[in-house]
Amino acid sequence: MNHPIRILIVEDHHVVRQGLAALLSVVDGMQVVGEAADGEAAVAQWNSLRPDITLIDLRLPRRSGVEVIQMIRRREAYARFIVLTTFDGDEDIYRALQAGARAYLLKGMTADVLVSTIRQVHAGKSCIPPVIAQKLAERMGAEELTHREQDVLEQIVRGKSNKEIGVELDISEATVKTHINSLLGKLGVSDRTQAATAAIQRGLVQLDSTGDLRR
Amino acid sequence: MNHPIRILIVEDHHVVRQGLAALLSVVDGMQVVGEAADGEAAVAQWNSLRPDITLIDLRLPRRSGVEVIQMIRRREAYARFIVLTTFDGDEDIYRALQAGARAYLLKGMTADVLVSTIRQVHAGKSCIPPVIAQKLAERMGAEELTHREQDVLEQIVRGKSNKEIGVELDISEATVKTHINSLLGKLGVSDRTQAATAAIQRGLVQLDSTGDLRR
DNA sequence: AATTTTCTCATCCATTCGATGGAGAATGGA
DNA sequence: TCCATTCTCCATCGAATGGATGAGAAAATT
Repeated sequence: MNHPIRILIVEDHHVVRQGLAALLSVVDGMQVVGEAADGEAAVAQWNSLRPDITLIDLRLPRRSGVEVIQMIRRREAYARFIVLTTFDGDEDIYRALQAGARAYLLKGMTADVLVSTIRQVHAGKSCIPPVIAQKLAERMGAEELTHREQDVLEQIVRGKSNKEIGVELDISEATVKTHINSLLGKLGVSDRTQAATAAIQRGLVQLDSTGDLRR
Repeated sequence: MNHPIRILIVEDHHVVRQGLAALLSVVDGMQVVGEAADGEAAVAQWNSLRPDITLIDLRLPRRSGVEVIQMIRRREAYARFIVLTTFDGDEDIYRALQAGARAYLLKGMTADVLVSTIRQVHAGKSCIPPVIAQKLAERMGAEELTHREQDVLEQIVRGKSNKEIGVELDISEATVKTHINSLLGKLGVSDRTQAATAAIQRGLVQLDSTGDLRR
């Protein structure tokens, strides 16, 4: 055997971090060389460690997983990332893959799936589970929301009326309606309530436990 | 030291299970005596192992964590459960506490919090983090939804109109409106869209990645 | 310079929604 | 047993609200 595969783990949940480390520690040819609990630390760690593979969660404090992947890969295109997430309806996974992540894994996976995925990615391959590939294909046909439509959508999720949205964004109620009309079309739904749930489901907006929105 | 605290881990994510086991394996006076990956297995395991403490996730296949706690505690009231969850906006945690769970932990906690919580619960105490205690207090004032209101709420989240809901539940549109009116009051919101997001946020309904609903 | 995309607005129509009052059945306590 | 509470159900009303359409500036892309 040659050099072991050097792995960096980026994950904010202690327990999950421990779990990954524990799983990988018993595998021949793999070595966990570092861990990071937030986005900032992840970039710093990567720069000093130069791991072969980075296992990275997308929901991170201080700097999202997507940002981390983008930042690093812009400079070092050979960097290999494997995305780890709990949710499979998350818009961010598409952004992550677009940013150059090579594989995507749900946290519910088995140890051997994890190991074989790491091996494959290290060998230069990509590894997208069929469920995700499916959704990715579906998403291709979908048009992207414009910035303004996104703004309006967030207000809808907040439960605001058109009038209130107008005040909030400082545009006329009529304009709000126009944006809604087009975003309904793009999302493939027929009213604001469906738009709200669809937005949450697809991860277009994320609700915080406090009731605030993110992104 | 006396006997070690015998612990059962109930969690469907392999990685998290490994993590918990790894964290606890290095702690003196604690011993992981078993693991289960779904609700059914959990009950079976508990019956044969009779652990002192059960660490349990609420989102489980085959049988929810709440159900497991209820089933076991109905017969053996001394059983001690510590709930483990990722989300803090989940309605189920209240049900779990009501079913007799003694403590609640986020998966992002540190190892020492986990250990000290286990010790406290084993000593007969309860251990509810302030964040949760706060929400629990808020929730106290809130009235529970009736069965029918819950039905209607789910349809709302699905994006159905009042007319459609009427057809679906086989009641008149007028009745649907009545239920909506009272559930809006109970949820403390003023329209259906707010009701939908509030429902998702508080875990009153759960959206599957497929777009289907659970519960 | 020309074309496409995005943001903005006005107007029209009516559907859809939420509010209110109230009746019969069921549940449960006194 | 009777009263009280709760739940489910329905009719009607009023109008606010939302969604569809057409169309003109501004910005960006070619």
